[in-house]
Amino acid sequence: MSTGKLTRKGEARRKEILEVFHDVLSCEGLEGASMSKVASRMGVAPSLIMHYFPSKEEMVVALVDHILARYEETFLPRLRGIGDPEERLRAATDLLLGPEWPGLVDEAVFYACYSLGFRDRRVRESFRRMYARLREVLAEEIAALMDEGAVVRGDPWNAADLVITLLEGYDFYRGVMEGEKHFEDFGRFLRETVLTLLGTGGEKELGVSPSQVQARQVPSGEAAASYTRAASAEKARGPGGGARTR
Amino acid sequence: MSTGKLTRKGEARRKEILEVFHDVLSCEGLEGASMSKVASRMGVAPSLIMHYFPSKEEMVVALVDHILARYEETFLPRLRGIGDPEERLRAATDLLLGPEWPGLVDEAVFYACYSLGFRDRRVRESFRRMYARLREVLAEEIAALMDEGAVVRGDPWNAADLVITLLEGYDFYRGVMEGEKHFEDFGRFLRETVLTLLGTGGEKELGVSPSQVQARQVPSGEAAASYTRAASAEKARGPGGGARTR
DNA sequence: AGCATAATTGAATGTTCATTCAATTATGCT
DNA sequence: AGCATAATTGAATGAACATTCAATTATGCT
Repeated sequence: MSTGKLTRKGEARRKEILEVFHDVLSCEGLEGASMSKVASRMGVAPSLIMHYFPSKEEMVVALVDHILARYEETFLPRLRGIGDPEERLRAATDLLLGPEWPGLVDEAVFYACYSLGFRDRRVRESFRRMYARLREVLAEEIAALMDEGAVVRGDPWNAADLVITLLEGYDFYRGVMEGEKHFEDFGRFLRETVLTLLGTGGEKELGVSPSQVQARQVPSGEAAASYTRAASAEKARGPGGGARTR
Repeated sequence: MSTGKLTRKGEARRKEILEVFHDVLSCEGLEGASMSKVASRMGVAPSLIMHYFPSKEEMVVALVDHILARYEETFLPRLRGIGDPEERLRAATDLLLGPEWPGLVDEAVFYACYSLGFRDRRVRESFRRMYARLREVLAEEIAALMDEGAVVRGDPWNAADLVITLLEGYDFYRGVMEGEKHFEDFGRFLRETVLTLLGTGGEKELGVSPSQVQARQVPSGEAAASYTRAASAEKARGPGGGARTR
């Protein structure tokens, strides 16, 4: 985009530089990561790095787009094949809250980039755009569920925001609690909770980690408490009517 | 703790240094914050900084404890005066998700410190300890509610983890979406949602942002869908029976 | 008042950094 | 084959950095 002529070799170099920079950033953080270290780790002259990225800021901005794209390139295609809206939403939340997601991008790198967003306008806007797109997709999915089964009610935008909040809170919390035994339990609990909240959770009850369920009676009628399952309809308008966000 | 003899003046200097460092960190990030800048901003010799903090790492570790303590010093006393467990839990979530919380510590500083936790053992453990304590308090509150009204059911530990997840996800999401009109709506929605989830939400329904509620019928019986309000009891054991966490 | 100790200075060290520039080598196009 | 252009080198620059040390000033205690 911003770079001049690049041959195939040049494109590969550019990508290689970003990947090495990713590694250095993972090990040393924003404070310790430098173009010199990238160069020396690659065994090339520092000036070569600057041939591809005119400044350190350009490099980190490019890295942000690179890692955020990785999320989207994983998320969107995963839903394409699925026809049933309920299954699609379940696949989405399973992916976002599952074991694969945190492995997509190094956590240290992700949060270093996120924290940079408070100082760098372009970084901030890259993040904002990505979450706006994710929000759009999620709201669309939830709205599709509403149109079909009338299982979900309420504002799909709020529901989408809630899913994003749970996703990011869970990732954040993992950074703190990973390795603690209780955190795994909570992961299972959360994956079920979000499904039940969205009305695709089947018969399960909320509030109890599956690992703790033992021979319990499910009250017949409205077992799964869920904001997705109630009377008032008011058919909240779904998304898709253009860019309401930006 | 780790510092030698400090006079009152010395203590004040130490605190002043941490506060200036906080400001520099907020403006320049971990990459740009240096002991030299702290010194020059204070108009003192760089060696004076090193008299109080023998290395940059000591300084940032001290800052982390400083800002994390700010959260706890705000949170804990706020609950002390309140006798009713239901009111206490509401006060807790109102504080954690309300407008005051994000103003306690600069977001840029907070996330810079958090991201440092991926590389620095002591930083990581400070965070872990703080969240473990918050988790303990929240679970205790929720368990107290269970013992009293039997409104809440399920595992209080999972519920506490869920509140923390929502709290941190919300803060993270604010960093991305602050300023967007929809984010304010979502904030109101989330504050009501968490209360309803925990069973202290009164008559409100879930799923619709309050700003969108307009003359709607609340079905009499079990209006508020909530995992806190259902049949099976199974009196999950509350916390307080020692350090189950660490 | 005087002494121990803490607070503070100021200068110096060597390192690493981003960035520059001109020169050289490799590559692709016609 | 040859020429334009891209890829790469290597050396050099100056700034900012964390850290050191010895010397000086302020403070508090008895």
